Amino acid sequence: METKQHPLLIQILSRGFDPGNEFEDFLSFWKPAEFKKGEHLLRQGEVARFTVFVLSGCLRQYSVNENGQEQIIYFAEENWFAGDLQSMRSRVASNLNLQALENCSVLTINKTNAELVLERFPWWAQLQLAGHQRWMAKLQQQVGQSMIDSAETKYLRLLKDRPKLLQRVPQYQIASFLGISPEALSRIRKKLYTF
Amino acid sequence: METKQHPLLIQILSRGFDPGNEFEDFLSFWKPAEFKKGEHLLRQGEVARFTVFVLSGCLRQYSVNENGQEQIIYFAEENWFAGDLQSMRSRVASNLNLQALENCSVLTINKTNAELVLERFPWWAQLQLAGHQRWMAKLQQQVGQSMIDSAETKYLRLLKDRPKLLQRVPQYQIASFLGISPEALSRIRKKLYTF
DNA sequence: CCGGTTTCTTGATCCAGATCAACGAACAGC
DNA sequence: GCTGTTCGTTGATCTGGATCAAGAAACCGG
Repeated sequence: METKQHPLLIQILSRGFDPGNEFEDFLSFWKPAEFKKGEHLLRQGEVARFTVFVLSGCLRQYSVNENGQEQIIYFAEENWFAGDLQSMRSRVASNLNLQALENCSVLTINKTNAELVLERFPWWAQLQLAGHQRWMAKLQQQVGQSMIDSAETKYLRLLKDRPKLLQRVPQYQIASFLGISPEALSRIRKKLYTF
Repeated sequence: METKQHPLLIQILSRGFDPGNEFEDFLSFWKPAEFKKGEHLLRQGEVARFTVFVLSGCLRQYSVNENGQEQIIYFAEENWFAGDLQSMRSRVASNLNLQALENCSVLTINKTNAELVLERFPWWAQLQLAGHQRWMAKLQQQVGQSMIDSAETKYLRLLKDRPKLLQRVPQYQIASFLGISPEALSRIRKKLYTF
């Protein structure tokens, strides 16, 4: 892959940070990996051994509560990061599952290298910090919205925010992500598309 | 206040980081401030000018959606940090409100100083990073639980996690935090305490 | 191209919790 | 200590969405 247009570099630049000529060096800390549809990158109870940057494919992150109900927390598509940083960093058991929904090609980075790049590349530490802040803000918003908004509102918001996601992920998984039943989602769509 | 037992120092140590003899220097970047019950530290639409560490009192962070409904997102009691880092850092309008629920005594830090201490005190940068990771994990869990769990389950969890909070905050605010109506909360408590 | 599995739709029923309304209880300010 | 206001309880009613059940469609692998 031509370094100049590597997806990870594009992502870094688009967030307003510039690795200058260090990108190739930086990239050497990441290891490519492939996962087949259905494979797990991480299971609840394990310690996360790496986090990933998605080159192609789609992952779902979900957890299973005491009653055995699955709850999808988010979908990572191309150019998203995914994993359990907390678990990887502190070597504690994760309570997340990370599964490939399609055949996936990713870059992985382990604990050692993650710590090295943080020290070695200040622009990366900055990007990480900014990314966390953005993500925390988004999560907080989501907490509020998930409690207040109706199922329909949540669906419409998702449709607006991530229209492509709805094309590639089965409907019952979208329902789980929205925190509603598949039947409810089916009815919402029927209602929306018949008027 | 005797530096050795400053609440902020205690908090830092309890998270496994050691400022050594730098704490006094570090502390000089924070400015004490007082807020009266009901006062706002930050309003939706403003750019956050500082973030805070709570010495005494209790704050609520909430947002108001398009329909004018208030949603409490969290309560910051003693030894909690609060504020909108994203807004402060990027100088963008916040969509959070931060209000004193009691007379509060806090330490504030502004953008400039926040950036300085990050550069100057590596242990602080580490603590910040770890804190963010922990907080993101907690928020993700909360997103999942808020969608799946019944009102009663959520109340019991809060009762277990933050028993003292329920003593000091009016019930209708707890209800808002849990995403249920005050009436519903009243009924849940009645049911729990009559059996 | 066929039989099996997985996903989506539709209908019927049920219930947690919202909403509306009205009344006690606690509390703050004078 | 009285009085207005904010807060909590209780009752009655309504509804969004869950759950259960059973077809219909789509999507395989051989």
